[in-house]
Amino acid sequence: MTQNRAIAQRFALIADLLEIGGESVFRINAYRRAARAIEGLSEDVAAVAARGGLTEIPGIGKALAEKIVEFLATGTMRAYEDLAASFPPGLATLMLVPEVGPKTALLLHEHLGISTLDELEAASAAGRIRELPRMGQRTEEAILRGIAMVRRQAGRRPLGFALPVAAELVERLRVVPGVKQISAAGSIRRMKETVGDLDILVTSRAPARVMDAFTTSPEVSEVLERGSTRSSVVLDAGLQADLRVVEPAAYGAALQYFTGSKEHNVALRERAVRAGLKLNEYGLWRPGDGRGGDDRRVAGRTEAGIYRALGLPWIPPELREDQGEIEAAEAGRLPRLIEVEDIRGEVHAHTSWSDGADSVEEIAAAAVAMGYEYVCITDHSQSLKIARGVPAADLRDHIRQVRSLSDRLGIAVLIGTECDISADGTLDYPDDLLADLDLVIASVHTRFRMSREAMTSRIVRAMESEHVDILGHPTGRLLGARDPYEVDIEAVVDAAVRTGTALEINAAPERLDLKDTDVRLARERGARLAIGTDAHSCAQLRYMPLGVGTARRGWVEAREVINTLPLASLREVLGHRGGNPRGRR
DNA sequence: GCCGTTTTCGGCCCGACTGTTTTCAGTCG
Repeated sequence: MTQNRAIAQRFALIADLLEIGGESVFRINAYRRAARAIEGLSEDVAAVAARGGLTEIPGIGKALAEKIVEFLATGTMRAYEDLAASFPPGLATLMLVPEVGPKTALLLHEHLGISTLDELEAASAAGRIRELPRMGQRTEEAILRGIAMVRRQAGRRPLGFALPVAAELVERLRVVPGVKQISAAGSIRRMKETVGDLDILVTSRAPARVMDAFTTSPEVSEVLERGSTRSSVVLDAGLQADLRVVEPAAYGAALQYFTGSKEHNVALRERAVRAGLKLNEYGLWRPGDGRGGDDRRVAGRTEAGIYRALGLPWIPPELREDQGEIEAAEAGRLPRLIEVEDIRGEVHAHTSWSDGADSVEEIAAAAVAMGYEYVCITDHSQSLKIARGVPAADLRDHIRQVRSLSDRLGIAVLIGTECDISADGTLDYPDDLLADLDLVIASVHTRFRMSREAMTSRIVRAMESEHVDILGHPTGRLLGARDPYEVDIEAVVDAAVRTGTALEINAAPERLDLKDTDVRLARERGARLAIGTDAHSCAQLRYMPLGVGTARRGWVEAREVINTLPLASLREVLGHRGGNPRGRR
């Protein structure tokens, strides 16, 4: 799958360079569309090419298919190399800076020879940008701020960080006089794993008052824009927030529009055009007769009304990526997505027996408060000293303790482990001990820098153990901090299907591992899933919605997740491993 | 560069805001 990314990146870069070169926007968009299509492919592009199926991928025609074949055969792409040679390397990265688009990038390069962020920063600081045509001091200052933001991890923050900030802002604005409806929109509503800025939408008959309240909120550190229907601020938390005010008759249209994704919206507007309609943030319109007759709004008050008027059922925000959801909606084949309420228990929680903060009793009580039917204690295994891994003898004692306590905790408490997978794929406890546990999560916590082949066989070997129920955080990534280890995720998914091992969707905000696209691959292949918070305290049990959101982005239904099962069924699944999970339900 | 219940050629999504401007280009979402 690594070639998929390499090809997608080249197509995206070609698009950037063509744009700087002033090419046709339609040609540029063709490359961007193709880049996304390849990026979102759940299959190895080489395999698709081998069976001659490249042009069946939407957005890939004859010319792009040839470029893909060329790259697969030679490792290079002539069109890309030529283009890259005609511009200095790095010029396209200037476009990462807000305010700098293709025209400005070219302007900077032609007049000042700028092609890197460092050069741009130096020129801005020296006051040389303002001397250029159509540039001024304000733009120069904005560029300097933009460079700082790009350097600050590209400006995107983990969903788990942004969600509470957004919730607080929404609650503050909800009580402002004149606010009728309010909702967060944008990528946060789609539960995307990182969030660039917060989009908040309100309806009001007193927009100016709402704008005043927003731009003077105590958590606002800077006002970037202030218009009558749209304002932008920077929050103390370092996030940008945009507020839009619309009339109630347009609320659904605006919610749809500002929720995105951009790609989903483009596809939807194209669909509207084909139906002789026009879709914008104010509604879905039937154009007038062109002789003074006004456009007539056929939908706009609700999102569902917009979709309905386009001949579609309402599409959940998490699916809106133009990755087949519109086609599925049209065919009546949208998944019945899992909901937070479907989760019947926690399967991954740590206690003070290893590196958790709270006791078994406290975790059990917190699980009761969550409304759960069961909770499984999964502390670290003996060799993970840094996390105070539990020695085998102690774990035997914990098994006895939990089983004697269980009746008095008000909830079924299962005893398991998050067992380290050793470098050779063996497990960190003896088989007889693992056999005694209710549930075994196997995870990689050490030796991340193995070869792809070695890591894959290490993990697959662990999954082949009859004792292993769940593969924990399958790729080991930490958002913005650590890349996933090298592993053949397709081989892992296939092993999960073959062995009946569930793949974890780890809901910890810094992990979200599996990620959404891998989740979708897993469920398409028929792998069983589990959503666990990896809680290290009672409060962290509340991360569950992040995991459910990631599952929803992967098109997952409740029946595909083992901890939506009632306890008796879960025990049955845990007791009988191997074979096709779907065949047994 | 892609694509086809308007089309194998001629289309290809829509609007707000800002800055530097005397009427709009560029950027963004």
